[in-house]
Formats: sequence, C-alpha cells, structure tokens
Amino acid sequence: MAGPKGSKYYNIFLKFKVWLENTKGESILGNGKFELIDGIDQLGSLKAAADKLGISYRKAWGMIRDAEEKLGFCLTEKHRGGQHGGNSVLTPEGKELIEAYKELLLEFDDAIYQITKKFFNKVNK
Amino acid sequence: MAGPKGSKYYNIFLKFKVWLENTKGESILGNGKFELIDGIDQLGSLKAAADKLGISYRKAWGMIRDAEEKLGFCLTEKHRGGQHGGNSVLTPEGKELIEAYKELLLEFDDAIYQITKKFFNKVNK
DNA sequence: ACCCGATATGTAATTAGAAACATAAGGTGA
DNA sequence: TCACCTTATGTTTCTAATTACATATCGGGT
Repeated sequence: MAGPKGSKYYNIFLKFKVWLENTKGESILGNGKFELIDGIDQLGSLKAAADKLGISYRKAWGMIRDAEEKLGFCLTEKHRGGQHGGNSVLTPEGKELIEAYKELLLEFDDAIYQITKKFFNKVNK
Repeated sequence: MAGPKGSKYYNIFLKFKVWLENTKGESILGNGKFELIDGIDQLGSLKAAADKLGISYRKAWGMIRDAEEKLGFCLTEKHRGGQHGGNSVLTPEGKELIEAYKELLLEFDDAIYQITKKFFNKVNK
C-alpha cells in the first residue's frame, strides 16, 4: 500500500519502467520484449514463447525483428522446417542480454523501494 | 555514451519513466502532467503553461482535470474572469507534489546512473 | 454595456497502434 | 511427395488515443 489508511495517497502507487533506446529516441526493447526473449530461451521456439505470453505469433515475430534491426545484431538464431517445423534459440549475445537485464531489474527494485518510501513519506503530510 | 566506441552497445541508452497509478491500473500522472503543473506554478496560468509546453489549452485542461479527478483532490486553484481573464495557482497539495516529484527524479537519476554503469559493463563483453 | 483574455467543456475529425487475416516457404520423416 | 509445424511477411481491419474545432462563461476595467 502506498500510504497509511486515510492518507491522501492511500492506494496510489508509484510505478516505473526501464528500456533501451537508441540515439534517435526509438525504443529498442523493454519489458515485453525481454519476456519474449526469455520465453524463447526457456521454450526453444518463438511460437511457444508467444503462446506463453498470450500474444499472436505475428506480433511476437515483429517484436523480435524490430529489436534485432535496431540493435544491429541478432538475439536469436532461427531455423525453419525439419522434424518439429522449426525452432529458435538465443545467440550468445541474446543470452547475455537477458541475464544482464534480469540482474538489472533486481537492482532496480531495490533502489525503487527506497525512493518510493521517501516519496510517499514526503507527500503524505 | 552507453559503452566504449566500437562496442556492441555503443550509443544505446538505458531510459526510465516514473508515474503514479491507482489500484485500477490507471495512470494518474507522469512526466507530462508534472511538467504542466510545474509550468502553472511558474507562470501562474494554465494557458501560459500549455503554451510553454507547446500543447493546446484544451489538452492541458483535460490533463489537469483527469489528474485531479483520479487523485480525489485538487492540485490547482482556478479563477476565471477579471482583469487578465483569469489565472491558476497550485494548491498546497499541488505544490507539495511537484516538490516531492522533483526530488524523486533526482534520486532516480542517481540510481539509474549506478545501475546503468553496471549493466553496460556486463553486456559489453 | 462591452471588450479582453483565461477558464470550461462538448463534439467531431484524424492518426497511430494493435490485432486479425491470409498465405508462403522450408525441411524432416512417413 | 505429402503432411506437419514453425518460421516469415504483406495486407487489412479495428480500436484507442490525439488533435482540432467550436462555443460558452466569467469578471475587472474602460
């Protein structure tokens, strides 16, 4: 809860978001894409990752293309055809990126907790 | 710059955003509205603040109404008519809020700086 | 009484973004 | 060679979010 019961900011929350951006100010990838990439890592296919997140394959595919295009290198290695129709796995760079991002989130959560507390303290009389 | 020249993440940046949200997951106010409120504080009128931000009066007015509605208390005190047509000033609560927000941003910047350094270190080979 | 400039607000028009639809292509095993 | 499943991608349809347009109100000063 954001503040003590009855305070002005009771049940109001401070939220935040982090993402990577290029010099043009375009978003390269944020939480949604990270989750998708993580899903590919876990499940071994874009289709399966998309299903897990409840988004269409078309959308998921576009997300990956967009991210890789803007980064300038590939996060995934795709294979189509074959016994199971195809599959996708992370490149070493992709793997590195999600690992770093996971740690980033942890550290962020920590920092945020402190800052949030201070904010509501100040604002709640 | 995000990393050393030639590194994979050269000219890629970590960005963030903070905002207030209610229990329904609706955004109450973020950076745009804070800037507007700050403008009102500095310039003494919604019109002037809107002009400063390059947005229409109609839009600015809607932003304030929306924020106040969702917060459940007023951030501004509006007067219409009179010698100069009218004016708006911040309520004590409004003033408090932008002050707290400004400090919040500073602390956020600080945290981001630390975390960013670590992130790009890990990800740039 | 009227003018001015700012607040107040409904409605219509435009745009952007997301989701849905459709279809091709690739490779392995039956 | 055909079936199967996944990657690959263009096009179109919806929907949500902005922006634009149009007006009304208010009160001090001239």
